[in-house]
Amino acid sequence: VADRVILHVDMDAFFASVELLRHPELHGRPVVVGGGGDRGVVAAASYAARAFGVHSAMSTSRARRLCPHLVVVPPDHGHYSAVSARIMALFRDITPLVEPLSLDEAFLDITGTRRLLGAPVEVGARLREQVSTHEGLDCSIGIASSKSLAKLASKAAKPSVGGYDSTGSDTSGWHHGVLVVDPADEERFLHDHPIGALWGVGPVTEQRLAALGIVTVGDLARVPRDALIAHLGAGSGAHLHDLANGNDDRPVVVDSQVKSISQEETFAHDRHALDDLRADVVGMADQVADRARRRGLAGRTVQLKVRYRDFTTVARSRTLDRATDQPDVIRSVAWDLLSELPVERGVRLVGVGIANLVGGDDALAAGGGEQLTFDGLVGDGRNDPDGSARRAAATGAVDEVRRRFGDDAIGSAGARRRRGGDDPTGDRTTRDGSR
DNA sequence: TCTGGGGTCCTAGGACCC
DNA sequence: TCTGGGGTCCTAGGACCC
Repeated sequence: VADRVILHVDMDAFFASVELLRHPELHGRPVVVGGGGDRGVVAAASYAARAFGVHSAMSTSRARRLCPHLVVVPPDHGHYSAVSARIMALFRDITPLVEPLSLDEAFLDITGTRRLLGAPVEVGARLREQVSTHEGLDCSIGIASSKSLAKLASKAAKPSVGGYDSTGSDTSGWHHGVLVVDPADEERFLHDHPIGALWGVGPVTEQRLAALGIVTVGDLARVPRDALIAHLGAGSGAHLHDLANGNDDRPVVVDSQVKSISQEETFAHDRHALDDLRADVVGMADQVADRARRRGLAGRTVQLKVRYRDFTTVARSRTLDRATDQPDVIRSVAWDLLSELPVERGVRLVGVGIANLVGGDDALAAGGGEQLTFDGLVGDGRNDPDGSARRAAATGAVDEVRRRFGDDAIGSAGARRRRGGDDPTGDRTTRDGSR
């Protein structure tokens, strides 16, 4: 773990930049991607829009007030996914150790690449060049000895509204859009940041710590571990103490499994009756089922989320005997859960999801370790830019397991997996915990 | 600051089992 | 009959991220 070299890439204004590529006529104009209605928010803002003070997570209506000529483009997730897949493939040309964090961010472990690719700053510069040449997009890169430091560094390498920041002046390896934090400078680089800059410190924790007089990461590093645990709980207290002291061993994880699939919608106008929600719940359940099946996944827990007019949010869930990817099952469980909630209070948002997923790699395991093979390479960003071949492969594998072992194979495999192989029948009642 | 949509992770309490 | 501690699973809520 010693002396790792971790690179964090973060695309600049990703959604907005992708839209500008598709709509060259918008170049130079203030553009945001996001919901256009009364209740929409900004998902990404172009740099021209940021000059007006517009930023992501801001309501579109406020953004319009700040910038009257704002162009609001509705999001096209499918397109961004396809572009993202191609970019991730470029990253994998550098190293197979790539961990995507979202469509526009990834960690790369480039520890072993020095001999082949040169100094880290060269790797970063080349990566920027590749992304620019192949996709016409800019990104910012931070390189350091851990994930959290690399992430701080990529943020410091970001262009500001007026041009590139010069935050690199007190660190070595500053290169246009690439910031390498020299191990000798890491402590000062880290301790100078406000605590809110740490990955995992949001407004609540920031306030809580500010009340104790803790403002910078340096302040945080000086707080005794036990005191921090007493204030923030065992998990986050210890974690933040480690981060503030530059201890971050978290590895770059290449194949992380999806944990849940959900779909939610904020209504343009609040709903007050169950009947007015039926069509939406059915539609969301069907979409969740569809997305699960495309990926060869099924879920044992059905989740329902409701946000009321006053913004209070409740979640209800029910775990079934067996994993399902059936739209009618998800539908009826979600409806059941919703029926027990007081919708007459005024419902602003409803969400439906599944969790406790089985399938995908588990489906292959359920088939006694047998795997299906495919001609050619499936899942490479070049020959499979939108991931459809990979999905087809996953779905095909699950279908094949079903065909060979019956419809129950997927669900009971999940039950076996969770309980360590002691109950191949998988029959159990879970509604109220009785057996 | 009148607050989207998709996620992940953590905590805490209760049921249940051994 | 009373007491108990550890482990796992489930549910609900909340912080946080992009």
